[in-house]
Amino acid sequence: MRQVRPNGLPAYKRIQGAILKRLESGQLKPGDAVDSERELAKIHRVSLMTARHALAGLEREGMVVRRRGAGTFIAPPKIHFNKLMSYTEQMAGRSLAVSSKLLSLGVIDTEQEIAARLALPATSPLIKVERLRLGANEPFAIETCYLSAGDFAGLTQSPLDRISLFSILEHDYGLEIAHADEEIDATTADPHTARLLGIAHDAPVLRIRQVIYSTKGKTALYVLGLYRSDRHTLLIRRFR
Amino acid sequence: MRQVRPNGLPAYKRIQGAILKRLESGQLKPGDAVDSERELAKIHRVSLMTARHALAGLEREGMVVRRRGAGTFIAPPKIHFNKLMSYTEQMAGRSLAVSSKLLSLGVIDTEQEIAARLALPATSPLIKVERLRLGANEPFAIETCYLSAGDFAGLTQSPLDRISLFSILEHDYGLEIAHADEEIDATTADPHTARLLGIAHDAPVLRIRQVIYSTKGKTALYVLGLYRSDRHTLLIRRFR
DNA sequence: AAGTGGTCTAGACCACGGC
DNA sequence: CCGTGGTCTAGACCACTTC
Repeated sequence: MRQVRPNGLPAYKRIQGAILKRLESGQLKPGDAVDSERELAKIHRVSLMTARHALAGLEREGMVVRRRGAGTFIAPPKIHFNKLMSYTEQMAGRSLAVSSKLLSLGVIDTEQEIAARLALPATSPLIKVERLRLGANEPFAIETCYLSAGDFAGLTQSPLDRISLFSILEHDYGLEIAHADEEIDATTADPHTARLLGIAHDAPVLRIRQVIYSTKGKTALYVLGLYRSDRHTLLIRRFR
Repeated sequence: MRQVRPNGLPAYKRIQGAILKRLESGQLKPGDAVDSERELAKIHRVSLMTARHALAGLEREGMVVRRRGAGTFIAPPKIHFNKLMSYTEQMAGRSLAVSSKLLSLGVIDTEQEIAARLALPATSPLIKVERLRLGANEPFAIETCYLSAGDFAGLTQSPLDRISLFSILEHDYGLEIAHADEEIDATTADPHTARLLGIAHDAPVLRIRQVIYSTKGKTALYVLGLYRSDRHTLLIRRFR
């Protein structure tokens, strides 16, 4: 028999989409049973293997749980551990009154070490964005981002004081972020940092250096973050 | 046709095992091509779908990379990000001369906060193990573990100064570790800590609080770690 | 006993990669 | 062009859970 693809999508993805849609619409809640393989096969007029493939994919993504002899069920709501989120996204999830203040924005070409971390030639021009992060009107972090000035030309004209840097990169520059490698340690606040964060000179701060990679495997961003450790802890889940 | 399972193993697992064996024996190296689906199907006398299933499983585990039109290849050696490892395991992977010194070992029942983190009644007796970690004969961390004295009776008699705590828990108590939730921040060394680590009073240290869960979902261990930040950085990979 | 997921067959066509 | 992985069919038997 010929394969027919009305939407241009493989059948198993159509089936996954149909289930996800029912989940998003609230028609399906965690714990609810999903149609069985055989039911899905009938409904979508595919073979059992194809229906299986659809459910197996959803299980791999953690959307459903399959129990032999019992059925397939919507998985409990995901806890997003170790997810890379922009500051704006993180705060949106906590309903905290937050804001961000642009400290500086410019192009530099003297930061050899940072160019190296971005896998760029030593004297490449870099855009440097320095921002103060505030929660409940109290500063709690300084984040300094470095990007290739060549790859993100025009970024210095963007309204970074109003719009999330991540969303500008994603929407205006088509950047797709894949993952970040982070190096975490503790240090003491230098006078400049201490003044901006409103903490004592030599107070401990959490330092996070991120190298952010695009889905194409390219280094896209280097971010240095300094966090008041009295207001900020990092939560991580690690697996055996 | 009847399914025949000489080893009691599903065919796709037998195929995976055969490939992994060739990998471990050094016969296959990263970048090498693996037998194609069709070859595997012939060799193991299974259908194409079954051979596919075997390769798909290996790909999901990150052992191989599949490239349409090209073939299936052994994946580059894994970098273990965000893996939960005992101190002993970590150091073994770096070939560093390391050791560990038992500072104290005893049973306490007054740590309400820690009992709470382990999801135990407030006055439960807890085993407390305090150890100094050294690398190249220089101290770099203090780790304090707390366990339920009831669940791990007899542990205080174990040779913790010689044998890894993790391996004792796994082998003698049948503990299977699943994951850990960690809370990371920066703080300053108190006098006791500073003296043991050989750093200045008020020097910044990285503080990691771990709650370790068993595969049965039980909280098994609470670990407080204080790390010299001049000798130790934490590496994390986070995903979008 | 009925229904579920887990494994498997023996084919098929398609889209893509490298030669 | 040929070989590769990607998708798919229309069945089948097994092991397990639920009732």
